[in-house]
Amino acid sequence: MARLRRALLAWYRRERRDLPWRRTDDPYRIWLSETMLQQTRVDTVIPYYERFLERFPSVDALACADEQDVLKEWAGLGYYARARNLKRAAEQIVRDHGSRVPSEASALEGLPGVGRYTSGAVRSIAFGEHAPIVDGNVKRVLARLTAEAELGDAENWDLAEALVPPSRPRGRPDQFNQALMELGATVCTPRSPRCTDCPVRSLCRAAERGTPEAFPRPARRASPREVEALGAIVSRRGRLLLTRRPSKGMLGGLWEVPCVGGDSLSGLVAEIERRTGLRTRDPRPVGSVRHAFTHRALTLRVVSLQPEPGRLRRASRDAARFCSSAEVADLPLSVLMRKTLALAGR
DNA sequence: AATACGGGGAG
DNA sequence: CTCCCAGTATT
Repeated sequence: MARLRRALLAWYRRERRDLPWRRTDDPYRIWLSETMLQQTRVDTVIPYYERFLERFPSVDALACADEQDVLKEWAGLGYYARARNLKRAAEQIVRDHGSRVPSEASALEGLPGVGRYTSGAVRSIAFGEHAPIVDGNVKRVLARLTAEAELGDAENWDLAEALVPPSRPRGRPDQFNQALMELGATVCTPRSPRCTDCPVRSLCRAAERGTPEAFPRPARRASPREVEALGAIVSRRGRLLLTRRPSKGMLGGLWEVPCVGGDSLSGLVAEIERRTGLRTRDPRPVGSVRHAFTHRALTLRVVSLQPEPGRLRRASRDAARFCSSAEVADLPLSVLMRKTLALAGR
């Protein structure tokens, strides 16, 4: 175990990538990076991380922000509950922890969107505490080191706990945890691991057997279900009708052209009237958009509709409005909706 | 224990 | 195309 720590730390000191969140010790920035990195690759995160911090440089700035503005910075990154939780957590930190990101596991895990992984990452990386972390990379590295096809959650966490060094300044749990993940991300990859470059190859049971890729046993997942939806381009004097999705559920809080599941035009027209009070007519086909979600494959058929004269219901302004192109650019939109607007020539 | 929740990059 | 990523919340 001491050999593993030493070899991994030496390798990490040499080979680690220069990433923005490795140039700071600000717990807020570490926390933000860990949240953005949940189920999201490093290269995808970097530009979002930089822009987000420019806009919301501190816990206080985030706590004071408008949720729509936070979602706007998050738009395109996915898993939007992360952004809504981050904003709520910032408010909680201001209220309950004097605007300082807490370092106790119980306080961290009491924040929305912070689970065992993020808690451990913030505690070890930002505060130098002896806290284990288990993410997808760590699971894979541990499965290979032990040549166990299937380690349970408890076993993974126990192993990670046993490996992580004591807290700073005696040990470097921050460097060690990042090294474990870095190894999984750059060397001990899911397919075609580069064992010849691995600093702990001599300690790896899977490499010894010559079949590192067999660990862990690949999980079989259901293929995405095909779903259909119908959306409407409704414009008036160059302004486009957009509606806001409910804050719970998929793409929560983001804006979209009015949509219904299924393929019913009358259903779409009824939905628009229900949401906005607006009657529409004269449907014309615009085209269709394909978009793949993790467990759905969506085909969105798009039609244009002409609005009859009349105002939007005033009460619905937060949930539906006619937007100029400048206003559209200022709203949080999913990638699906960007594709849809591109199709409609917006 | 299973499932929902985005998007994108690698092979 | 398939796989899966610095996971969390909900059921």
